[in-house]
Amino acid sequence: MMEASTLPDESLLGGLNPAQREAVLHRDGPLLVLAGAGSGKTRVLTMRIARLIEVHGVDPHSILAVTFTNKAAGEMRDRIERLLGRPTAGMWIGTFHAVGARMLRAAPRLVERTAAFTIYDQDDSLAVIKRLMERHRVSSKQYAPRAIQSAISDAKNALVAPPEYESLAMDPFSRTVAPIYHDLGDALRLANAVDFDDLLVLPVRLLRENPSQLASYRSRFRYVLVDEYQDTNRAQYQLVRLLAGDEGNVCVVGDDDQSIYGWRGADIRNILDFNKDFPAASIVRLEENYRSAPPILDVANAVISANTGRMGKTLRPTQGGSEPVTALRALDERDEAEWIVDELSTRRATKNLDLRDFAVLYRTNAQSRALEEALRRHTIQYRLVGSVRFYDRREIRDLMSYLKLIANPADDEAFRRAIAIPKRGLGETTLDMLAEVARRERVSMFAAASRADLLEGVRPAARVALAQFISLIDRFRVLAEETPVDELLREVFDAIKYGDYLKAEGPESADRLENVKELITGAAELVADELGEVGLRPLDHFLQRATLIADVDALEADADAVTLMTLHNAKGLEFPVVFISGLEDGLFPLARAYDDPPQLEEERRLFYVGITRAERKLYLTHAEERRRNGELLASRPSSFLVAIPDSLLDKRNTIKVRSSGRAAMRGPSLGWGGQRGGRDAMAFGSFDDDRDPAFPPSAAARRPGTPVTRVSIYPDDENVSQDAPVIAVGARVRHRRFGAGTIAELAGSGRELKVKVDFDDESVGRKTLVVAQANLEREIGA
DNA sequence: TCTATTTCAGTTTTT
DNA sequence: CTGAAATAGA
Repeated sequence: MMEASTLPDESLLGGLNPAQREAVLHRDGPLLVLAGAGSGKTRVLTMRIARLIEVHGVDPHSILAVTFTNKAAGEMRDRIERLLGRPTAGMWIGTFHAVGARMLRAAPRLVERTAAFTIYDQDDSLAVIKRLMERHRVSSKQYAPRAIQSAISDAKNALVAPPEYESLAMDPFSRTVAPIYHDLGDALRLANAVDFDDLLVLPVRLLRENPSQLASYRSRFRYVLVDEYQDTNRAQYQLVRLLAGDEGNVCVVGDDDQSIYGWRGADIRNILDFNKDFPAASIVRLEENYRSAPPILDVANAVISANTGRMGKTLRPTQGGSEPVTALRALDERDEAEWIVDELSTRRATKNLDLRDFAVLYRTNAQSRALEEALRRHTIQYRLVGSVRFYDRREIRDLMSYLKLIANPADDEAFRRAIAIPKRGLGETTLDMLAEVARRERVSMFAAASRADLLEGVRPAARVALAQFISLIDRFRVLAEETPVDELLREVFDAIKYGDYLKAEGPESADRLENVKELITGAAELVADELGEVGLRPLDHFLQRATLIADVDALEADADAVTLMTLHNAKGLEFPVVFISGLEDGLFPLARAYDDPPQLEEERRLFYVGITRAERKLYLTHAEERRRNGELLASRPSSFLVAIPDSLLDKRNTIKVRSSGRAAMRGPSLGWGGQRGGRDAMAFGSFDDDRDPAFPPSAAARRPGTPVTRVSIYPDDENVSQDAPVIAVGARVRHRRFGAGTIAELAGSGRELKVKVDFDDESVGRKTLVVAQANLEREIGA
């Protein structure tokens, strides 16, 4: 701050508090900014960069800024440019993945790729892993492909290379993973592809193995800034260290209380140990909160204080407002959704708010269903973040596979998808053969298919189809040299008659066609507003963007609609009114976090992140019963909710809860605990012991996550089909394999209901069957 | 080779 | 309940 008076320009410090000023004014050397939620860290980052350029004359070219999402990157660049009044050409700003991709594109040969390499998303790499499992005779029943994929991903993010992994692998699972991990590297290299993790791992390798590269990046990036530092993993951390050096001007901003990506390899120690890694580091704490009303911050502070191992921070309000945080109990997820939508509508009308001022957050994507239905019933516009990514839709992937193959003919995943759609009379047999030949010759499938000498074993008809496909792609490759991406897409669409293909599928093809149109428009717009990265063909640029785009990146700011998303996606965003739904034990926190304290603390941080998204009003809702995977589960309120002091909450019940007879016994209609005083902390947990005894024993009294026993395996009797069998001793049933028989015994109940059946066919005899699975039918004429 | 049907397993969060 | 995979049949 001493510096301030000596600086020529005070204008870029306007409105900052002392701590923010200190962070902005800090000039050289490592700096850690511990920024509590809503403490204006984006402001600090943008002002700091603007000042570096404007006041200190730093060339934008020597600045690297890493953000958590592409959207954040774009917004930051905009803000800086607005502060400066001119463009920031030359500054690198983007996510770790985008920055990594850029480094690789600049020197692809150092990692055995060409500049046109494809980025495999999770589905692509999962497909490769499945195939490798087959080759290594690992059954997907023995180990889930996803488990293997995530083991490999963990290893990569921890910078453990295959040889090291192999030498560390002691248990059967790791020993199975090791050779697959090893071969995955080969497969990706051969396909001229990298996966998500490679975008971090390969740049690290590149810098470590090539001192000249390292030197040139270090001298270029004199200032490195990293946002959301608490969510960096080993590879990202290493990348920062390599680029910054020991003494570098590295400024990291983060909040240990908001670390929510531990499952993705993020290591909270990166932020906790920053001053060990950089002993010269200055630390600035931002604790003044500019976002939320005091009652919201009280709840936030109360929640997070239960965590241990924090750097410790208490948010101090600067905003006014006294509306309490509302906690709501609903009957089930429909009741919960209905209440949320009602409350939202009322609030919008009375407080004169827009739909865009509301967000409903939840732990798992599956929870959006009930909310969407309720919103649709009330014809309220909403935008859903996540769930089905635009680029994951089948029709989009179909067309994208063509583009990928055109850009990078070595891309075997794209080859497989493109060649299968539309149908060309080329099936599994031909493709397996082709893959085998390609592997033997160490070339891509596309290359193998182009070589007549390798296709001896292929049927003549298939050979013709292959040749046609190859020449089609070759034609596009020529076309792609000159043609903008959107036009290329239209050409592909026409050439493969994709419209006809979709129409043949039936009535729902209209939506898909709509998406295709959107894809083409999007391609045109992208070309128009970004001239592409330097040295990158527009096509490669488009493909890279499509792969690295995050769900939240697609959130249009101007749409007037309620936002639905997971708590993870909400990070970094804010809304005047926030609902956090599904606060039930087993769901939030998830059941698997129960007996794992670090995981439970991460769940709690996630809750904290959610709470601190709210500016004016916060709702925390839970339901007594919830349908999960088609099963009705009894739930008790989240331990997180129970732990919040009663004095901080305004507790309510939905009408259905009140009228279901449960609240009647519990005294004052607003109280959940009923009996006043004293046991308030127990209120959530105790609601079943004062229930009318006429009601069946509370389902919630059971352990969370236990299914509610159903009388019948059929949800409602009216819908039972004619073919539904009577399940009772002596009843006649029919099984599609074993034929007709008579039920001899019953055992178990609900989904576990088993029957012993004496089949008429004596060679079959008596069998024990699980009713829910056996698909028994009523015997005809019985 | 392709389609239709059935079986079966899974289900946290995402760049 | 949903989506993928296995299987049977055309």
